Amino acid sequence: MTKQKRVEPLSTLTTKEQILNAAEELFAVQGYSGTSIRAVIRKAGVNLAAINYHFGSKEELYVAVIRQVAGPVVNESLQRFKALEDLDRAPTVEEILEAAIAPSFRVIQKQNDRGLIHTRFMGRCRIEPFPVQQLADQEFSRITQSALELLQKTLPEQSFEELEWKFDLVIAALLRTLDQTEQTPPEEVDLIIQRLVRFTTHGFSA
Amino acid sequence: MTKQKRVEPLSTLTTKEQILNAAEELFAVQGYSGTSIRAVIRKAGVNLAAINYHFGSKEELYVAVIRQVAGPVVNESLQRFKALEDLDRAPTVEEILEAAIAPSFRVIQKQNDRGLIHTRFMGRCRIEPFPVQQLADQEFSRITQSALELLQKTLPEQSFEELEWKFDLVIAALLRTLDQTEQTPPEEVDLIIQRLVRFTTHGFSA
DNA sequence: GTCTATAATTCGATAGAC
DNA sequence: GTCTATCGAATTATAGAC
Repeated sequence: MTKQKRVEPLSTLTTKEQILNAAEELFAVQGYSGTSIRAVIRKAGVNLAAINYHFGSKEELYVAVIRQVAGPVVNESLQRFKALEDLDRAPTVEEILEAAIAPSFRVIQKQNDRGLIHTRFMGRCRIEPFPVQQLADQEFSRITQSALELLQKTLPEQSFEELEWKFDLVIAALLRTLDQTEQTPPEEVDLIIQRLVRFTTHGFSA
Repeated sequence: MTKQKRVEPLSTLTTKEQILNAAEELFAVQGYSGTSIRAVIRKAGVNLAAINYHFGSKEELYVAVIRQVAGPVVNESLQRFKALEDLDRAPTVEEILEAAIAPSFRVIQKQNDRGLIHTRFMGRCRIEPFPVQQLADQEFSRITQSALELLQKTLPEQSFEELEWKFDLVIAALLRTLDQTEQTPPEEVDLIIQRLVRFTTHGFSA
C-alpha cells in the first residue's frame, strides 16, 4: 500500500470538504468580498491555516468551489446538447434553452439539503464584480458555446450577434431566478423551469 | 441673507458631490463590500473624515448614491406611466415595459461622461448581496408597483402572481444589460432599448 | 467644514512547532 | 495535516485641533 486510506465513518467529511461546503454557502449569500476566510473557517469548524494549506489563497478557494458546483451542471447540459445534436431533425429553441436551464435546478432535487445552496451560489458567482465573474463564466462557457452552435442551426436566419445577446438575456433570467430562489419544494422545481423556458423561448423567437 | 452662498466657479464640485461621484463609480465597478471608503476618498481627493461628516457611515453613503441615481430615473418612469394611464385605451405591454426600461438608459444620452457610470451602478446595486439589494430595490419599488398596476389592466386574464414573476424577469434582463454595458455611442442606445423591450414583451405575452 | 492622528478591529497570509 | 501565534496591512469610525 503506497497510499493510506482514511479510516473514518462515511458520514464524516474531510477538512477540505468542510471548507468547501462552508465557503460555498457564505459566498452564495454574502458574495466574495463580503466573505472573510475567517468566517469560512468559523462555519467549517476548522483551523485558519487549513485554507492556505488546502487551497493556497482565498481566490483559489473560490475557484475550487466554482469547479465543484459547475462540474455536474455543465456535464449534464453538454450531455443533453449531445442528445439534441443526434436527433434526425433540428432541435427546437425550447429544447435548446431547456437543456441550458434545467440542469442548474436539478441539483435541488438530487440532494435537497445542499441543493438550494448550489442554486444560490451559481446565481451569485456569475454576477460578482470582476474578476470573480470572469472566473465563473469561464467554467460555464462550454454551455454557452454549445447552445449558440445549436441555435445557429435552428435559427439560421438570425445573425450570430443576435443569437449572442438573446442568449445572454436567457442567462440573465436564469441567474436572477437562481439567486432569488428560496426554499422550494422539489415538486415546484419543474414549474419554475417551465416558466423560465417558456418566457425566454418566446423572447428568443421575437 | 440668512444663508450664505458659495463663491466658486460653477465647474467646481463641492466635497459632498465629489464624494458621491467617486463612490458611485467605485461601487458600480467593485460592489459595496469590494469598495473601501478609503478608496473613495482617494479618488475624490478629499479627507477621510469628510465621509463621516457628510454621510455618517459607509452604508449611509451608499444609500445617498442610490437616491441620487434612482431619483431622476424613477421620476421619468412614473411620468411615462402617468401618460399611459391617461390614454383613452389600455396601454400595450410593449408601452408599459418601454416606460419601465428606457429611463435607465436615457441618462447615457443626457450626460454622456457620467451616464455610463449611472447605468453600471443601477445594474449593480440591485444585484448586491443583502442588505444592499434591499435598500436599492426600495428606491425603485414605485416603478414595479406602477408597472404591475398597468399590466393588470392590460392583461386581466393573467394572475397577479404571474405578472409579478414575469416582470421580475424583465428586471433581470434590464439589470444584466445595465451591468454589462460598456462605452456605448448615444445613437446605439435606442437599439439596446428596443432589443430589451421586444425580447421581454414577447416573453410576457407567452 | 476640513484637517491630523489614531483608536479598535479585522483582514489575508505565513512561520514554525507538533 | 493540523495547530498556535503572529506579522503586516487594511478596514470603519471617531476624537479633537483649527
